[in-house]
Amino acid sequence: MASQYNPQDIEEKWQEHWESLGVYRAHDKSEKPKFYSLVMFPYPSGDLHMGHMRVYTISDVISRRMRMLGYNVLNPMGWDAFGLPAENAAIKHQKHPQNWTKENIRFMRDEQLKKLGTSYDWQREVTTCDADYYGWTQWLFLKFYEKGLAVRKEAPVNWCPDCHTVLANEQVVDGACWRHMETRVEQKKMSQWFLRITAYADELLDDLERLTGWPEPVRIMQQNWIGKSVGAELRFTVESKPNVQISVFTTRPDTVFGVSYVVLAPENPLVEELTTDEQRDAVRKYVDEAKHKTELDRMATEKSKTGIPLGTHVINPYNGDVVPILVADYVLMTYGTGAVMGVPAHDERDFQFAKNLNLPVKEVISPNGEASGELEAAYIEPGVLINSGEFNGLKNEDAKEKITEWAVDQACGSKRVNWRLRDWLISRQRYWGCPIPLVHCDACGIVPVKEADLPVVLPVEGIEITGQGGSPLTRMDSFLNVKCPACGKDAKRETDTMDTFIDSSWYFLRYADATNKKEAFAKANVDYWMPVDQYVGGIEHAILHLLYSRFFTKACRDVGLVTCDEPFENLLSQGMVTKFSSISGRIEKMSKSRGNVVGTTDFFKKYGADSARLFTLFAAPPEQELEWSEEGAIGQYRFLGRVWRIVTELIETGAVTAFHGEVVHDKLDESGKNFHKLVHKTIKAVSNDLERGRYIFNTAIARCMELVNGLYKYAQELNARSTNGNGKAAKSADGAALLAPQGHDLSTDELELLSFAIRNLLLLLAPMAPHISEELWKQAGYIVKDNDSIHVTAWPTFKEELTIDNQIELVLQVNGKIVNKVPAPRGLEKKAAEELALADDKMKSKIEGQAVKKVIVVPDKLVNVVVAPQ
RNA sequence: GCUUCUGUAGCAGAAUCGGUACAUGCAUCUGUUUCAAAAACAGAAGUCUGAAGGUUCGACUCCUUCCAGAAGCACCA
Repeated sequence: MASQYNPQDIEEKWQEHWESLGVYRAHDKSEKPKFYSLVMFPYPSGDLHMGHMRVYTISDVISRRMRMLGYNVLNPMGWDAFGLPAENAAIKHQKHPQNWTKENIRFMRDEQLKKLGTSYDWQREVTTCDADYYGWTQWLFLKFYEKGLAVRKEAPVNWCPDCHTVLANEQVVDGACWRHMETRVEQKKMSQWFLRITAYADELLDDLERLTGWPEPVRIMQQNWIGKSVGAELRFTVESKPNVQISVFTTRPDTVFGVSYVVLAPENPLVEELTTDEQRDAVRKYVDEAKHKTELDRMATEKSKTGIPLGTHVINPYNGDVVPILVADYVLMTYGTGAVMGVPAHDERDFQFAKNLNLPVKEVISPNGEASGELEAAYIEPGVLINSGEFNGLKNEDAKEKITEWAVDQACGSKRVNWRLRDWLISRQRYWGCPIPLVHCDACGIVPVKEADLPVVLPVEGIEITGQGGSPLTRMDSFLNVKCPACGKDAKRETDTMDTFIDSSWYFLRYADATNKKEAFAKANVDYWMPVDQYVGGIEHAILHLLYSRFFTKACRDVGLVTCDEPFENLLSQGMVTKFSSISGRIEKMSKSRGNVVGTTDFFKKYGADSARLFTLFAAPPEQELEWSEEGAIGQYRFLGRVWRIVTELIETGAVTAFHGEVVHDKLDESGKNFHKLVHKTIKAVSNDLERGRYIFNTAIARCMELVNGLYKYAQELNARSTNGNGKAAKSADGAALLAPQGHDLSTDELELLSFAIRNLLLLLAPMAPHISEELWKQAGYIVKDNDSIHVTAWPTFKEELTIDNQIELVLQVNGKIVNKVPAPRGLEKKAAEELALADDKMKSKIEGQAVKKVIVVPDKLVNVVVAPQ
């Protein structure tokens, strides 16, 4: 009797074998076409759960299949190893961040990712907290610095009191820290390092259109994030101080005749200057209150917009109107010019504000060219200009252009494009990050560290991490004190480290040449592998990581390091894994804090990695959410058990052997022919489902299940026949009933068919369930040389003619309603199909006494007879 | 508030172009096997596609409105 399916007996054995053979190594030179398969590398937090495994499984299946299709596949893995959790863990467990990180990496690599059966080229493993990686991060920073892309600016920054550090705008979510949703971000003014991502704003926006292999929502999110708005900057002269002007940015210059006030942001320096003595106290009080409001509070006031007049006025250069200046906190200092013109008639916010403060509303755009009298709400639709002097009668879209031109002529304004995207603030007052390779010298100012002196090593010994009082680097003299690279005098190192998003903005380039000691990467290698052909990762990185990586790639291109414009050709955003949480009583994302995690170790021991992989792929399409279910996962274990049983029994009875030839279709009997066709149909369907960019794993697996069901049926049919039709199944040596027929009872053609079916079934399953398919591949006798493996065997092909049925079921409809289904030969001509339909008895009775108005024939599908009563 | 996505058997999910509504798994039921149960094997049942309109010979599929759920954005001038 064949053995039971026991994944523990086979999985680790094969994992070690593949590693020793180097099956998954990528080659920097090859005759084969290249395929760069990338999955977002993890932060080594310590323990992956089944929810995390989904993304690695998806990416692994893609890699394995492309390898079988004959591609030279690069499928690397590494660790996004700098970051705050390591410091927090250090404080909590009295462990150095480095040790904590390294231990986590070891566990996640050896006990989790490897045991999942992944096919990574571990020789290219990259760890961002290793000096041989971050030294090159520093080198890239210096290249950007030389190009003027890294700059130091005094800027109001977002400060998280919990992290004790500055955050990028991208890391502020609803006015709170992205790591501490309960912690409000404070505004501070500090001198900080920025990367000038805005220099690439146009290109980052325009190239989104070329990224057709990306999910539409991700492209839209990036587009919104970049936020290009085209308009004009207009200057209003202050009535009482003719040498002072207020600049406003507007996307609606066409409404300038409707301006009834101008508003400054509370932080705008002009506020103090333009406030009259009578208004001073009230204005100061208001500004003071606004400063203490967080952005959250400011948003909460959305419904009741507040503001205070400064007491001074500006002159509208277009019509000479004298309108008041106000300060209001709905205007942001950080966008545009920190001042706006108020046009209540044609802007919803301005309308609310004007109603609140009893300011006049002046209509200048009208749908039909006539004034509408009192407006109930702001009119923001297109229309024709009224009350606008020489511009009256123009369509407002045309007026935008004309009015801006007028401003240019009169030297009171210009065309302007504004971006929502800001420069990327990268300074972090943290220890566990990549040191910024610069030196502050009293004589020379800021001096870059010499290339030869890189890396600036992050000290590991003698560091005390308390989480208090900023980075420990600021208290470490041996790190701090350095000679100026320019003049040689005493100087101080920069103690800020870089945002960890920098580490992950170029790791995909390093993979192309991961062990290079002389360069960040050889250009030839990067040009060979880039761009990434298929990137897989979570939707949570739709903006930050992907935008930064795109920026880095373009900047590297301009430094001359790479050739490609875009790093990721195709992107798959997998959905999250959810499970019922007894804490919240709801189905939620799998996470430790929600208490709904399923660990990998226990599951792998009980059911094996192949079952975990299969369930993950099967339960939902990759982009959709997936609810983890123990029963469902066991179902996959059961399926693999069925595969194991039938294949091992067929081998045992001698019905299946290694077979490399083709089956002679015409020599098979009816059920043999049908089964042979099923094999070809399955190859076609699975190939189609796993096609580049389609990746519909759930249906691919369903097809394999169908094939296995068909195999059971066919095997038992043969078995019943071989026992002379007495209905009693053959018994194996230990007396258990066998499903499989005895090999000596079968014809050569039937033996070949069974062998052919098994060969293809295993090949189709190989990318998804790599261990069991390799084991059975071996048992069937396909592994002859030690370095044979199903995973380097060519993906199967099919014969198109064997995927087509000659007999089809023709559907007969009357007025679109089904009346009968009749068998018909494939390829029947329209005329013949029509005749067949009209001759059918059920059809006849349905259309009796009615006039046939039209007959619609869909070849090989249906005939629809349209009738009407006479 | 705005934008996008999703809604198909008890559950998850199939259904390339508009052309037979449901492949596959879970759960359920029946039978075989068993002293019995489990497992295994064999078989069965189930819906009219969130709602209402429209286009069409024909709509899960396209259009409109509404309902429900999820995600993103949210004073960006």
